[in-house]
Amino acid sequence: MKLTTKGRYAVTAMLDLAIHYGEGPITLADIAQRQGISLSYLEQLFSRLRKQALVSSVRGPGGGYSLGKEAREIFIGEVIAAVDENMDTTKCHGAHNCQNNERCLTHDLWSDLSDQIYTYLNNISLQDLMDRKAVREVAERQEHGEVDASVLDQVSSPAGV
Amino acid sequence: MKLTTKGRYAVTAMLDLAIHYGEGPITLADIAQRQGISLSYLEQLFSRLRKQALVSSVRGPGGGYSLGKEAREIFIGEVIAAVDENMDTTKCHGAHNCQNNERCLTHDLWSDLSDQIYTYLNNISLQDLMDRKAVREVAERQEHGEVDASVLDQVSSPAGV
DNA sequence: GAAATCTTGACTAATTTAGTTGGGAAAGTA
DNA sequence: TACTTTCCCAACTAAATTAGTCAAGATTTC
Repeated sequence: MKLTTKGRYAVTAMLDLAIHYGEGPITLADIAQRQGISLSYLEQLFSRLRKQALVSSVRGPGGGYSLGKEAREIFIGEVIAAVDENMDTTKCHGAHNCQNNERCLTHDLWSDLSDQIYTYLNNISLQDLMDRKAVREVAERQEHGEVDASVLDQVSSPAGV
Repeated sequence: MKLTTKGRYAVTAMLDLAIHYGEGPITLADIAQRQGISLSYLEQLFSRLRKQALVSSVRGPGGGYSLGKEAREIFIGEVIAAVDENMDTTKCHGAHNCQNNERCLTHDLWSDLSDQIYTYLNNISLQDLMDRKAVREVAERQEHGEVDASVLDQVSSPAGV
C-alpha cells in the first residue's frame, strides 16, 4: 500500500465523476479543467481505472467516462490500488528467507500494517465522501444565506473553516 | 500524509531499536546489517528522527542510538511524519482560492482523509507492534518446539539463511 | 466525411527516493 | 596524546517514480 499524490489525483477525479453522476458521460477535458490535472496524465490514470472496471467509457462526441459502479460501491482503497499497481513492499516477495528471520519479521509487520490501512480505506466509498462534503457545503451555504450552487465557482471566502 | 518505503525504513529501524531496548545504545551499523538498509541512508533518516526527539544518540565507542521515549509512547504516525517532512498535499496551501471552490473541496477532502489515516497510525505504538509480533513468534516457536526468547538475538548472525 | 472523444505508446522533465562519498566532531581507551 | 569508534553533516550521484508531452490511431455521432 502506497499513499501518494498519484492516488490522490485518482480519487479526486473519481469523486468528480461521482459528483456529476447522472449528467451522462464526463470528458477527461472537463475533469482536467475542474481539478487542475493535466489531461494526458488523467488519460494514463483512467486507462488503469478502466482496466479495473472502476469506470466505463464511451467514445465519440458526447462521450466520456462514467463510474463503473454506484458511488457507494466504489471504495477509496480500490481506486488507489488501481493506479498504484505494484504493492509488493517486501524485498523477499514473501519468500521469508532474506538474510535472517528477524528481517522477514519486519517485512511481515509492514505488510500487516499496510493491509490494515488498505482495509480502512476500503470501508470508505465515494458516496461517503460525497455525503460528508455535501453536508458541509449545504451548511455553509445556509449559514451565508447563499443562492444556488453556481456560487461555488466564485466563492472562496476566508470564512474560517 | 504519505506512505512510502521511506517511512517503512524508518519504522523498521525504530522497531529494531525497540526490540534491542535495554542493551544500551545500538549502532546504526548494526541496524544497517540486520535490516538491510544502507548505513548512510540510515544516517539521513536518523538525523530527522533525532530532531523530533524520537531517538537519542551517544557518540564515541560504545555509543549509538536509543529510543527517545518508551516504546509505548512512540507512534507509527510520528515516525513516518518525521522522515516525510512536507505533508502539504494541497496546491493552494489552505488558501481556499485556487481556481474554484470545487477544487478546494477536494483538497479539503483529501486532507481530511489524510488526517484520518494519520490519526489511525498515531494509535499504533512501537510497543503494539512488538507485542503483536511477539505473540506470533511465540506461537510459531511453540508449534515448532523451539527454544527461548534469546534466540532472537542470535538468529541475526550468520546462523540463519 | 468531419469532428469529438477515447485509446495507446513512446518520449521527456521534474521530483523523490536511495545510496555514496568524504569530511568532520565528540567520546572513550590505551 | 594518539587512536578508534561512533555520530554528524553536506554535497553529490543514481535509480525510480511522478507528472506531463506528443503523436498516432480507433470509435462514435452528426
